[in-house]
Amino acid sequence: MSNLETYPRPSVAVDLAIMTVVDGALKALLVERPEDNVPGWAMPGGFVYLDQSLDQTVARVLAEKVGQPQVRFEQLATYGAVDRDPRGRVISVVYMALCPAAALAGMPLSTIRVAWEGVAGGVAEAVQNGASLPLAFDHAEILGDVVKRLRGKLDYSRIGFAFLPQRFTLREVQEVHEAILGRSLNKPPFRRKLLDRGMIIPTGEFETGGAYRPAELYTLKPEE
Amino acid sequence: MSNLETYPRPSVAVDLAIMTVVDGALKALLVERPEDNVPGWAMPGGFVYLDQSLDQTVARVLAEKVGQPQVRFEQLATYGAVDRDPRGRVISVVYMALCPAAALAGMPLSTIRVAWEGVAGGVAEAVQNGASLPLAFDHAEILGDVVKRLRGKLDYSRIGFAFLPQRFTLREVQEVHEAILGRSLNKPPFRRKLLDRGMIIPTGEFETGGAYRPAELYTLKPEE
DNA sequence: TTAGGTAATTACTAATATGGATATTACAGA
DNA sequence: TCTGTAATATCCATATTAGTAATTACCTAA
Repeated sequence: MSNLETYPRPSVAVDLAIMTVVDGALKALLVERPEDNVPGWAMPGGFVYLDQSLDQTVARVLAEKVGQPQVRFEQLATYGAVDRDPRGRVISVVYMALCPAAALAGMPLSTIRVAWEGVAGGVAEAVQNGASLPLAFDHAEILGDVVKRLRGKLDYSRIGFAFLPQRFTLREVQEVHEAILGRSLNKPPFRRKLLDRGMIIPTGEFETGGAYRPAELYTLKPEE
Repeated sequence: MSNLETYPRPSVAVDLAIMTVVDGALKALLVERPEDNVPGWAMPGGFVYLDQSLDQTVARVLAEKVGQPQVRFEQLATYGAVDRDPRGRVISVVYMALCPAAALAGMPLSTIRVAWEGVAGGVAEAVQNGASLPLAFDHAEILGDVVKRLRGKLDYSRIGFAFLPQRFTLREVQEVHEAILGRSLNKPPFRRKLLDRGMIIPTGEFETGGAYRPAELYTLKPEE
């Protein structure tokens, strides 16, 4: 706890696992790295400045790189292997940012949004148009941890609703859960559990435009 | 992702929430801070060196300050408010180290082991001989988060067994759970759930020295 | 207008898990 | 040998859950 001034310090970065569910699949927003000696696709990130907290850094990165400062986020974990970045010692505090697919639609990104698939073995893999893309740094491992965390928190927290718009149908909730868990669920028990939990309230309105019987729209009950 | 060399960096520290259960109470090992402008009691910690990973730093701090490098630990979260340390910008990666009370018995610490109590309101409070002691930095908030995490993981992970010696009785397991949850549990259902889970195996041996009927000793089944 | 198709919603039943009380067993010490 | 205490086993009522089947509602197209 001494030498606070002269201590040789690692760099500290914030990396964002910006997750969404599109067409029943869990996906991560990745950016292609600039031309340096670390090729591949990576989560967007930025360094922590001396006068900004971690949360402020996350908001800054969201605004700078994604143009979406409003997304809700929560901390996942911190990764600090000595050689995880070949350019120098970087400790990354990783946050998950969860948002509905629509929120990323008009994204002013020059980089490409890349689907992520493949939970098998706990290792993530970036995929674009069916072709496998390499992930930079330890980001494959990190995305594997993201999925583990999402699965673990799915049925006791309101984390799943972060992927949905303000008003949603029960089917949409189930689609999100199935995408995260990677398996199909039975409809009646799922609906019952969801409604019994008391986290959502019916709006009395119904979806429109569908070809068949419209489902009722629900909203998330505000937190106490 | 530029200026890896010249970037003005925060300090990075590892702080340890060394938790144990003694006499049915959850306690944290705290050290009294040296005389500087941050008074109070704090979790032991140390800075992250350029050539050591986070895990290696934890092992180093455990060896240096506690003399117990063998304790199992896991990451809790990272705290990075700008003003959390008045001496300068410090980002703390906090780890939980869970150990049986016996492991801390012969501890070569010049500092004092302090009981921690008071989950009420989610704010921790250091207590010694019934007198309240102030916690330094944001360590009260962090210890509150530790308890939340322990409670959350208690019944789907093997985290509770980290507080017990290799061979233990079912009653000891229940005591640990009650200490962490802060409430008493019914014995028969607790035993059933524990045994049905298949995480522990009976040794066929029994405790000795007790005044009454001896309980069977169990061990934790090794992880697959 | 009306029949057909599909998905939303409800109703029902069997299986399982849970909580809690009660009884039985085993040991130490008087 | 008796007594006290805690470990262990037994039991039952209740709550929860999974799954199947039936019903309802809307859109489409003839």
